[in-house]
Amino acid sequence: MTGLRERKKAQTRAAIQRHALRLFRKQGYENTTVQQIAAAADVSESTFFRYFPTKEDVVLWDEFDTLILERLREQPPGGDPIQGLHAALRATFTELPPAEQKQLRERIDLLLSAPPLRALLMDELERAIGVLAQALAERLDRDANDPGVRAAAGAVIGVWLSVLFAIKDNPKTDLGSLIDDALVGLDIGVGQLSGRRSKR
Amino acid sequence: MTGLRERKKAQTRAAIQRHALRLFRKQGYENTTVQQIAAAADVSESTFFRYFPTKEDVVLWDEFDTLILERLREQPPGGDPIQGLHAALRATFTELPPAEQKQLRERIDLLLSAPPLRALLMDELERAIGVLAQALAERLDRDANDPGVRAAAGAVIGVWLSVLFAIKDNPKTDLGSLIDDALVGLDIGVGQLSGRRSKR
DNA sequence: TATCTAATGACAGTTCACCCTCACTTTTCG
DNA sequence: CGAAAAGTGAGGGTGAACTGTCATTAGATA
Repeated sequence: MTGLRERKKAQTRAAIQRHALRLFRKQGYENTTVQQIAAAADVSESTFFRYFPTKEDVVLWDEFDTLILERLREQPPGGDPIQGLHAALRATFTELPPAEQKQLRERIDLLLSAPPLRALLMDELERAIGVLAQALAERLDRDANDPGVRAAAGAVIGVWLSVLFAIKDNPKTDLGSLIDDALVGLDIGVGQLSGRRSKR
Repeated sequence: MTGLRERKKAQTRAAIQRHALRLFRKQGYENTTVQQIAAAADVSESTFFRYFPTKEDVVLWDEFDTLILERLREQPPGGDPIQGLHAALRATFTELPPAEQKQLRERIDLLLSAPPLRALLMDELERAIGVLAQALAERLDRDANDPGVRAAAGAVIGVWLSVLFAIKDNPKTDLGSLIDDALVGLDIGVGQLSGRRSKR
């Protein structure tokens, strides 16, 4: 069973993170010092750095990649890739309870707001391309390091990135319709570009 | 005509940038202080900040987006979008003199190497999506802010991003073949995914 | 040449993230 | 219970990016 010690650590960690995010949201990432966070969480500055090696690490989180990937795997192979992606994204986010959707939005806004965090996002993108390439490789029975597979993964992540920017720029609109707009429009656009006739 | 003053300013600016990049390459971005750069360029630290408001700004550069975009515009409309992108990228980079190709590689490595620069790259990606969306919108006669158009632009930029990572991870291979591998493989992959038969 | 203006350097100062050490408290476990 | 181990706070310290001031120098101008 989990000892008292571990429980307390988890509590402290959560408290620091909670207060940090609250302060970031309230006054911005750059305008929030580690001191303030520590004070708000009622720990010393040293303790903050014991839990989070750097200030930006406090933003790190359970990732959605894995969720999205699961949904992607559930898509029937051989279908239209854009529609598959669309269905996967949609399933992932619409099934999210509203509270978590809101949290996700705030996290996205945050990640795009300050340079150190944008750098973090870049890391996540790189990782996501890797993970997605892995999944694609399985489905296509190709190598995960195949540049073409990685390029395909990159394309998907690029679409995702454009959705992120859209989320930032349209604070009102809900996640579902943003995804819909982007993916449906993408399908039409690609169709027009390649000379295919759009399917709807 | 340009006075002596302006010429000197341009000179100083170039000198700072040249030495900065040299030092970054030699000892890494994070291990290079503004002091060192200033000393190498034989100016005072204050002068450095007069020319470049922040340390990362010294990395900013003439962008390649515009070049790539020009090539993209030259592609025949209605063709396969992947092949069009491929041709455009290829044209842009293979026509680059070797010296500039090397410079470009180094710049890419640099941009991916340190957090503040990755943040900068993220900004460039956002801008690039915007510019590309604009170009796509013209070609498709749609709105540049259409989420679908932006998603398509995002996909292209995502492919480009995957090429950037590939460049970082394969320091040996030349730019042309990296681009070829990625784009040809992408075409095949998309074909397989969507159930189309690949074209080659 | 004489004056006006823009660019520079010297330098002191600030702010923060991050580091280190050491004494103290709290939990664990024999 | 008593010793060992883990977690914490206090506080001093560092490095480096940036800021602001002011005197000096170099270039433009009449």
